[in-house]
Amino acid sequence: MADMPTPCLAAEEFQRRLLNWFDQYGRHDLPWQTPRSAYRVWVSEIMLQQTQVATVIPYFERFMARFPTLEALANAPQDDVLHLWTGLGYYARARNLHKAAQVALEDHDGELPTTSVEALMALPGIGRSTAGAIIAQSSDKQSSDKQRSDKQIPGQQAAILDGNVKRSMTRLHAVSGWPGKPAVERSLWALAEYYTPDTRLADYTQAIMDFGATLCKRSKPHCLICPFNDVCRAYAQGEPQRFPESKPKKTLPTRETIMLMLRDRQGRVWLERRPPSGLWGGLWSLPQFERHGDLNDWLADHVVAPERHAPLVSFTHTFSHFRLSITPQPVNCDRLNGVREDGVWYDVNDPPTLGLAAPVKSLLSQLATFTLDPAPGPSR
DNA sequence: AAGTCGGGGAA
DNA sequence: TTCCCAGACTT
Repeated sequence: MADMPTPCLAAEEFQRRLLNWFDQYGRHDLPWQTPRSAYRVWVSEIMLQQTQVATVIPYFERFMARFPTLEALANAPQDDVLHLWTGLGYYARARNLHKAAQVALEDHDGELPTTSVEALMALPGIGRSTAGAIIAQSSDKQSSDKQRSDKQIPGQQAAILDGNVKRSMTRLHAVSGWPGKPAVERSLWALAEYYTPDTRLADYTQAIMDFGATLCKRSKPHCLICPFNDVCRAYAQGEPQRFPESKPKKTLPTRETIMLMLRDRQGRVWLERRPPSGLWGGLWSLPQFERHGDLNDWLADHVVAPERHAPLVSFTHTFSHFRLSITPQPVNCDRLNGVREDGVWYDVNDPPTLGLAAPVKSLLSQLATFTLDPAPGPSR
């Protein structure tokens, strides 16, 4: 802990103030809190990585209805898992979650190894913070429960460092530098570890997240009613929202792609599976081409009697690190030339269970509106 | 240490 | 528009 900033309060006093605030103002009715189980906490934590609570809730409910247990998840086809992840993004989370469930079923008797942070981190998709969150939330029950769970390991301490904790800690201690930088992150971890208690661990963990999410917000923090405003160094400096420093910005490059909307006489659309890792890994997508020449070659090779229509209007899909300009190209045909195992005819009116990239899903749903036209492909 | 990996909510 | 969200993983 050599690089830990001077704490703004003694750990015990910090915990006392935070838990007192939590008992009165914390969130106690999130879907993964009742009923609480290691499996439900785990799934929620994975979904919540880089994703807002309000976005996650409907996905979480659907996921739990389809996969109520770790075993149900482990035994499901990957297409089913990605289907329920469609639109949530960061699909490696779903692939890793699925894989980790299978590992837990094989190696840990069908349960999450919540005995240690290290055991959890050995599973794909679980890093240090997510491991800490799972340990914390399955280590003891609600504060109101007087009797403790048998599985609780007394005195176990597991810290988290999510966006909420990073924001709170940088403000309370006026930590400069972007938290994504390893040196800054190290000092934030040190603070997080310092304040984390070994009693009421679940409540403390939920409390520090609720504090960041509802009081010490990114913009317009409620400093006047904050239980720490007497010791907060950012507040003392007068501009708490100046912390944390923002990520250095760089201009996003733009890539172009043509998406082939190949339809047969029944109005079905040809989809192909993406490679198992990388962008949109494991999802199904329209065939993509960088240039019209490549598209023409593909049609000549694989399609019997293609009828090209005018391209649809292009649109831009933005990723974290680049923009993708998409030009949809409708083509009608009788059938494919030969049998292909790497694709499927997607019936919009009877959609199969599989994962779709968001812009592909959007295009397919638009298609449904004029699927009965004898000569589809309105030009613009 | 920097890049990859989504999509959407909010200002 | 821009920022960033209960981050992890690869290079």
